[in-house]
Amino acid sequence: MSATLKRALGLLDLISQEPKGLDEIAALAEVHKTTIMRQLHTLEECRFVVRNDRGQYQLGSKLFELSSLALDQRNLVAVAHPHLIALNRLTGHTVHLAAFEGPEVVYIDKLESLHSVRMYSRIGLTAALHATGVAKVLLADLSVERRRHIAESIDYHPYTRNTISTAQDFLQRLDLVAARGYDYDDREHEEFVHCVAVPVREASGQVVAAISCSVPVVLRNQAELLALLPDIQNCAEAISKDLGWTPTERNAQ
Amino acid sequence: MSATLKRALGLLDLISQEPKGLDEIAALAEVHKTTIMRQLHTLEECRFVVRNDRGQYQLGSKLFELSSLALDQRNLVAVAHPHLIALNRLTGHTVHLAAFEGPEVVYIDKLESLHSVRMYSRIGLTAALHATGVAKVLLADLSVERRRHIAESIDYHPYTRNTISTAQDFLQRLDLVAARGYDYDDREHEEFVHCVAVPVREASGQVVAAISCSVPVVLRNQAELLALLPDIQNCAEAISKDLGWTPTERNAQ
DNA sequence: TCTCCTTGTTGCGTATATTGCAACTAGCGT
DNA sequence: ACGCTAGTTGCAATATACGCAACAAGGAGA
Repeated sequence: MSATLKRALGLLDLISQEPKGLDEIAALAEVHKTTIMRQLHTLEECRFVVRNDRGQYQLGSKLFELSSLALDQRNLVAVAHPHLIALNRLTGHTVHLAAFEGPEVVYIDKLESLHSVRMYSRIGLTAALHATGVAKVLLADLSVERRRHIAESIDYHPYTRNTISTAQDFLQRLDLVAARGYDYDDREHEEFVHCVAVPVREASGQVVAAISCSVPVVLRNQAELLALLPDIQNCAEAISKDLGWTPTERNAQ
Repeated sequence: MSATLKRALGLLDLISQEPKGLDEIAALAEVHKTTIMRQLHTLEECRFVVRNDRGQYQLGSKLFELSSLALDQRNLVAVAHPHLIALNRLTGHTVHLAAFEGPEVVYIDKLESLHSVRMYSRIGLTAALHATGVAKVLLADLSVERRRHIAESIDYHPYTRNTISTAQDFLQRLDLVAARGYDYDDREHEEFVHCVAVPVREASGQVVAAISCSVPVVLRNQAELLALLPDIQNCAEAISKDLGWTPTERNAQ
């Protein structure tokens, strides 16, 4: 494979947190600065990076352009977005939309809480499979064999005290999610945030995405959060309907 | 420079309009599909592209991630966004934020019209220098020499019957914009849309961005659009203040 | 003003990594 | 079963990216 390309793309990650100068980037990448310079020049030419007023390299506007186009390519986002806005206004809380992206689960849309509390998550980031409601909802729709296979390959990083830590617990949870049609994530990813996630289906009935509503525990207790479940499910059903799903078709597996 | 990298990045443009298969991409890029395949695999590994359910390659979720981070890196967007929301709600019309990105002018934020009418523009796209209000506002702040130099290098593509078509007219317009502090763009870019653009200044008083409000002529005539000017200027001043500009400092040029 | 030090840029030989070919596999529809 | 499309691998040739070392351009400080 293309090692050069891979390293060049990695440069974008290096400057993604904060703008950096040539030498600093070269040091981090552990390659000669000449090489880095030439790649950065190419990236700059293609507008993937720009030099700011201090001469540092930072992410460029081409990324906005491509990101915007990428969103258009998954009509899922376009279809879901207005419904997510409605849910966000209705509940006032952080709303996520996530879907499979190859073997990973990725946030593809997010609406911030109307309260000042903000969560650390962003569109494009991958969601931890064992520690997020959306991932569990998506995985719960897979066959038993694939669930097991995935469960055994997960690194059960303990984000909080409540994070699921074994494949056995994980599979048990997926069964529960599949049975009741939603996941209640009780501070498994962030110490002070719990969340409810439900599936979104396409025409065939297959789960293609998940939406979740995340709330700091100080704002709502478990009962109060679960009281939002009907609203969240209505939202997911509205999206599913827009994707061609008809509610009468029951989930056949 | 890195020709390989450049070509690989070009692949993203090829699939940016719609997902494509390997052969199609190879044909467009005019290189052997083996090469394309290996580069696409690397891009896929880095999540810059994904294969959709039909096996076609399309833009990947890494772009969302980087785009989101890129926005964070320009605090201009973060600072301006809430004000733009307010202006968007106040007027109901499409609002753009644009800034220099090297030699080009790029849209870095956009709020859609609350009416069903939508404009063809997107975050990340470059704005035509001679045919958009934001570009003229930004250019009007440059020195006379640089304006002239730029004016002579422009390809005066005639988007509409009203598009400025000569360097002379263009420079004259920039003088007008500089003198009155805003640009009125009368269907110069799209046949049925006119717009008003005003500058945003940073602490030093230099123009660092421009905001514009675009309206279909059927919704508002010239007088009605210009009636929005105070609101738009208030918005721009609010952003400028947040950037550290103090209105008393007059624009020294 | 001079010097030092940081930061970015260029020329060039070498060696590696990318390229293109050709042959092969896999899946699909007729 | 057959051909057709779409993607994958091995390999040799050579184009290309790499690192070095030396050079330019500011800025800081004395």
